[in-house]
Amino acid sequence: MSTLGYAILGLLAAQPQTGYDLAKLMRAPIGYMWTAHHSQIYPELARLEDEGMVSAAVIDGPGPRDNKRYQITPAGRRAVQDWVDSPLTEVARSEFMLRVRGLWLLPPERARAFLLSQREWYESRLATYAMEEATFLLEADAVDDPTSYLFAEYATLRYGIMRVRETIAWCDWLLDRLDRFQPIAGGSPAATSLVAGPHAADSS
Amino acid sequence: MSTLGYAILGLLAAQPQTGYDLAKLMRAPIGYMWTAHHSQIYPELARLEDEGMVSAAVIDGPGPRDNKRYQITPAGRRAVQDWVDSPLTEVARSEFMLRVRGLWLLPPERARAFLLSQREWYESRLATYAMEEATFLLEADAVDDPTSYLFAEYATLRYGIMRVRETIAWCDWLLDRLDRFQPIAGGSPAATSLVAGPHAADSS
DNA sequence: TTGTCCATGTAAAAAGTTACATGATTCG
DNA sequence: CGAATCATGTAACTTTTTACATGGACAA
Repeated sequence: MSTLGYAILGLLAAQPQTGYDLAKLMRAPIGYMWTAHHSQIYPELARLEDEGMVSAAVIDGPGPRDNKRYQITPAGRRAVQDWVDSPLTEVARSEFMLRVRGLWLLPPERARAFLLSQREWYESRLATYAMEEATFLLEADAVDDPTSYLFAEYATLRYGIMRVRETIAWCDWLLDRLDRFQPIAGGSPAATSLVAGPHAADSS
Repeated sequence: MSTLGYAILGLLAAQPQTGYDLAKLMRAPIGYMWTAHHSQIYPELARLEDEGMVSAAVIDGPGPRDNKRYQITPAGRRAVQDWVDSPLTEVARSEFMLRVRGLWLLPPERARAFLLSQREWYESRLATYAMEEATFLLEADAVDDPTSYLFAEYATLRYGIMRVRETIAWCDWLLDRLDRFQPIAGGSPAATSLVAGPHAADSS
């Protein structure tokens, strides 16, 4: 079974969904930690049905084809449960950090501009998260119950918020380091000394 | 050009490498933000050579085939430079958070055990990072120069450290929430009240 | 002499992205 | 009446993973 299969089962464990619904959920909010296009979801649902992990009920709806509501089966539920806490070793993939690793190749102004644009993007993501968090606080009871899916959803949201906040702080740290460095044959020392302050307590 | 292509060019920009060397680097330390198997690297190097991004020099070495040292070309250098600060929108993929989203399906003890095992893994990763950081502090001068590749490498390392630290803190936060919740028909209240303390200031 | 590291490749399969295709409803 | 949303699928392509394959050097 693929990770995507488990991702789908995890969503269906909370409530029945159509393939279309799942595709939407895979954009947001689950999309902040996993994504999939509908072209990947529909075949996967068919496979999950073959394996008895989900069952489909034809419902009436628009369009040329049957509309189906998928439901998790007891076998499917057992499968996700076993997967959730099975051994995990993550493969990290951050194109952002890959870019950062190449920042030394750019003139510092360009490096600075890049970091600022990324920082801005993370700020807007933080705003999105903040709005989502507000909806959780309305259902405080369920959020506290570890057997409610809201508990788990809220936990991932908090992770996202923390992650974004820290990334912004890291951008600031790096921007500061970028500004701090002055080539020995520096241009106008007066311009910097006005705002200088104590250059002291630096790295580590 | 693929992301992997740029990842390779980024490494070659610092110094010439063999395919084997690149494969090693793609495990650690770059492996903490991007990975690739040698079976992906060798064909990619051939493609980069076709496109004039790298040039290969046959060197003598063991084994049945030619050993080649790859070097970045001026065209290759321009290509990475342009890529580094080109617009970026990351696709998030965290299997860990996908698992967390399914934690509500498990009995709390199992959820707890899972979080603890992950926490432990992140602790060991933190130890690895700490050792790597020590090697940077020996070359303090280059680390401060934004045009040195050590500057960029150190920046990504700091990001990794920050990320892991926060993840550990988040695990603690969630473990605490998990422990805090008591089903109404609770078993032995005396056992918990001994260590209780103020249950007050909770979520948000 | 058995195992690990050096060193480079190919093949096959799985996963993910982008593009093509169909057609109803609903809103401006 | 055109555009967006609902709704489901297939095809082609790219990227990533896993497995197969070869053979020298060197250390336990």
